[in-house]
Amino acid sequence: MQKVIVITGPTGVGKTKLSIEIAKRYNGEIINGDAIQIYKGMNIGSAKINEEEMEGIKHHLFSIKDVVEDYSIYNYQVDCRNKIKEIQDMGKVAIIVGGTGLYIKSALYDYTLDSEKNDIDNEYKDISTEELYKRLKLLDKDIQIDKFNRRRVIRALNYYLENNKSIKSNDKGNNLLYDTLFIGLTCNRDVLYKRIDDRVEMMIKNGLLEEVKFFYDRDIRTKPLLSGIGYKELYKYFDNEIDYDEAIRLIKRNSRRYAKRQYTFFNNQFKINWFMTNFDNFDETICEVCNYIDEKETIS
RNA sequence: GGCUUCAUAGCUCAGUCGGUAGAGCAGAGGACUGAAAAUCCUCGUGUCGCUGGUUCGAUUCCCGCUGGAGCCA
Repeated sequence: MQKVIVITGPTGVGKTKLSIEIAKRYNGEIINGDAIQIYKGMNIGSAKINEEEMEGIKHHLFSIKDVVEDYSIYNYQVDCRNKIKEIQDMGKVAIIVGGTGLYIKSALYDYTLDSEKNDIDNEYKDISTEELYKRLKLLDKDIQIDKFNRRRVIRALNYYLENNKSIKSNDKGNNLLYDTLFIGLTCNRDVLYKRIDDRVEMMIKNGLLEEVKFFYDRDIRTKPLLSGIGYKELYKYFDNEIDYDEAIRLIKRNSRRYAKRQYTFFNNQFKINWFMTNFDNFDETICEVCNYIDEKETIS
């Protein structure tokens, strides 16, 4: 059975670099596993790979949507699975690279998602979260859910109203559909944080402000721009809500917090084999990962 | 040199009319099925600058010392 290789890890560890080497060695093609890199024009801020860095390796699901188009986990699940099939049908290895744990999970595990969607923004606009939670509890008595997490409460309530059963009863999502190798790149926390800070400075040098301004000037305020790190903070800066230094500070801080949440998700949702990144000698890290892949290949 | 003032959590500071202390920021841990770079939950022991005195008891009051800031010479 053809393996799927997942390369993941917190933002800023060097997943992209590793993925190219792995793709070269194992006749692979790369599938994006990052929610923001789906969008066209969000390049610098999302640390998206460029043409030159691809070194001729085929990349999929990068820059496939306009920022004004709808895209979410359901679309990703469909797109990613299609790409895996396509790649495997050619006899090549599918390599998913990215840090959006839920996206990757939804594609590889038996998550069941319907094609319909709700406009959570406008529904229940004038109703408090507390009230919504009460309504949910009335229907779905045993549900355990963050009652202050409005987004989740609404989701659970809608699910019950539409399907007449608990959103939790739908949950399987724990069975892998593919023979998958989870490779995680990591490093010490303080080293990672330093790298994140430095990378933000680099993004600024490379024109992040201009990139964000392009969308801002067209008054585009869609989900990826208002939630993507590096974008939402600069929007606030352009709106004169915060000054420049504060915007940069927040980009760095939010990136750090994001990295921390990523660890939580990966560690609790996937069985990841972690590799300490050797930044002084990256070939060594590549070597370790390849040894691991080879080992797994011969066993199966 | 004289006077004033400050010294408490990684940072900025509160506070204790004397019973060994708490906010914000930073940070840490966790949850996770349609915005996931999202959303949400939980977490505060620190020689209260050092030394001595008064006191049953001092981070708090007093003497001195050290360091910073300011004013006067």
